[in-house]
Amino acid sequence: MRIKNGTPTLHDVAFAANVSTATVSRCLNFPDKVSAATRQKVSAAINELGYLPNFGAKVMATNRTNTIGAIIPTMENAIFARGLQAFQEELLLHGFTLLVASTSYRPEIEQEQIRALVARGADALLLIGHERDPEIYRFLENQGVAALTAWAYNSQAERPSVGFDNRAAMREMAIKVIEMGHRKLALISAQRSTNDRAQARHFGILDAMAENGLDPNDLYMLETTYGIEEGAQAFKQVMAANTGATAVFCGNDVLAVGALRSARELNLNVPNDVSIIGFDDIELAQVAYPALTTVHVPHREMGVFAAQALANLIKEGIALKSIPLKTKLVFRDTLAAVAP
Amino acid sequence: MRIKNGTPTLHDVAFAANVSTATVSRCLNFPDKVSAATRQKVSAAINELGYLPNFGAKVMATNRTNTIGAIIPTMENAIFARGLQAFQEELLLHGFTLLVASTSYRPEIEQEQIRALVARGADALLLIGHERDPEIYRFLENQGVAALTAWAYNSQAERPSVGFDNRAAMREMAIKVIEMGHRKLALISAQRSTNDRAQARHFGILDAMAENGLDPNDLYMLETTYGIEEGAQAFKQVMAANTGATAVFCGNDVLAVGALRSARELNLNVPNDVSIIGFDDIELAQVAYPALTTVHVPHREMGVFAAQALANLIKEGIALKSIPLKTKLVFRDTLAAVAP
DNA sequence: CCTTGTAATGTAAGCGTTTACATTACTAAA
DNA sequence: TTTAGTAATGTAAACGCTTACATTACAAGG
Repeated sequence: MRIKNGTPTLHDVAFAANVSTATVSRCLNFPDKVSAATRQKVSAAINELGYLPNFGAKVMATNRTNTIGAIIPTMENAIFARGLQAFQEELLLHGFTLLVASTSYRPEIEQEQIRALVARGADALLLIGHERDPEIYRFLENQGVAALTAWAYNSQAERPSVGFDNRAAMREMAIKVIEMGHRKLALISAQRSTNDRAQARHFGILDAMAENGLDPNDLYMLETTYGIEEGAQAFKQVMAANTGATAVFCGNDVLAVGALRSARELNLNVPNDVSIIGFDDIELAQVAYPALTTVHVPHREMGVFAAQALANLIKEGIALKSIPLKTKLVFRDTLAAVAP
Repeated sequence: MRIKNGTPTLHDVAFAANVSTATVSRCLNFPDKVSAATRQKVSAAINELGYLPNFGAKVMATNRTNTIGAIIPTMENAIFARGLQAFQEELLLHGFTLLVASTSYRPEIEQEQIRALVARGADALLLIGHERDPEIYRFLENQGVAALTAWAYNSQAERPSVGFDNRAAMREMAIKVIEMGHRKLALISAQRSTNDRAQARHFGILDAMAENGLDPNDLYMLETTYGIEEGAQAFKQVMAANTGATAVFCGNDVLAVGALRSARELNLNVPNDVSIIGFDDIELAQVAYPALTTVHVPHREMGVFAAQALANLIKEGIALKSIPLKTKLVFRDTLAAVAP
């Protein structure tokens, strides 16, 4: 047995076990195509040498990395962290590893990252939201890399997605709010230009207003970036605008929690003076005081389904198809009927 | 120009640009080693063909994936999500991509994941906490994969880490608490057996007690798993034990927020009836009501430094060295002096 | 015009797997 | 004992890059 300096290769194992490289490879990949005796010899050799298949060579030969990429706005947002965690766990069950990139909600960066992950050999991609340059979809198609969209679902979308209908969910909540007597509504929205979920939620409120005899133009809307502080600022602006709003919708729970803080600072009683409504139902929502009324989104489920769909596509060739998920209104303590 | 069916290769580009493959490769990797004219021809060919370097081939030839793996307990814990986000952003700046795996705080799973990420070609690894089977360190050494530890730092540790001294930080907080007149202390700790950070925090309190004339054996300690609900349950147990504790330390903010909720349910006034102290200073801490007194940990900084250290190691060969970070006590509204 | 040194480019040998195809070893039926 | 068929194994050709080394082109100095 000769002395080698580098890490052992398939060759070394084959030599040590006195079989061919093909047999070793089969031992590793199709154990039942090999006799018990050789399997035994080979695994002994593998253990003795501490052999680990070379990743690059394997990728080159199979043209597969068993790696799936996810590109999300940011992990600091609990809704993505939670979904991604579930996604990763499920991926693991199917033998895939997760490659992560983030965009800070910037479309140009997303493009870059899509290219980067494809260049890194991602077998498929998980993307957030539908809206993006068609060119990038063409690119993905050319490269033969499948992409699944999550955190959004709409029946018209031509591309497969696993998610929920942001518009319908917000509409449902808004209807409840209007039913409770609120006539003057406000919305603190996330940036809509780069975020189709934010757009959809906005439209959801507009839908509800129109359907219930309110003029959609009366919605006082204000856009801001993601953050508690930002929500707090925005809420102060809303109040300063003196629109008489009795219910303030927030594009997400984080903004809502900021609004809640501002309300306290302004000595406004929530929900008696003003109702505040969130979206997402992250941990923050139940911890906030008063506990936040919001729309529950099944983030973990979304991650799990997305992982399954992608794994099935890659391993079994089962085509992706859209999976609509249900949201649920959760009424806690920040929404009350308007005083008669 | 012949017709090809598959994706274009370096060869095709070379052929189209009428140069050798070596030149194309140089164009891509060392543009300044090539004349402007050829660079120009080559990039024209690349664009026309829509060429993208083959990942596997590149890995095989260079023995590098430009990928760094991180193995954390879970992204659902905001402290890891935030640090990981920063880690990823900084990695991107240095041209690396992030591979993520999680362990749910289970050491066996961590071992598996370490092997999995190495098998996936991670150039280096980010790990949480020091404590693990020495065998796995030997494995990493054999494979030539560097590992950096984060979220923990202690001067005795023989392996490089970027993080803070959990023990010293908790000790500092406990000293303050004792100075405020608290004599009966309790701790709701995370599972210590698999978590050296939890152990260290526990010891920190013990240190402070011993130094201030309290008997460390008097600390009423209780272990639980991660979660708001778990913290809530534990707090009830602490109160039911009737130890007369006036200050309840919690291993992390999430547990503390649960404790806070229980206190409210038990009609206990925080901080007048009982003080509650968290650790980490995640978003939850400021949103909780009353706002949580806690130990601020520079999670993002940790991620950034870790990424820099690893990038420097891989690209420049600069050896890893430990980077101790500072924590800061943040006094909000859940800690008060004990009534005389 | 020749020489020499440097810059630009080309040639071809790996890198370590997988896998189609070829070969050999067995088993069971004739 | 032969034969056909199947199971187990072997041979060697990709896979698409990088890079050491060889070659050529060109500029400047003599």
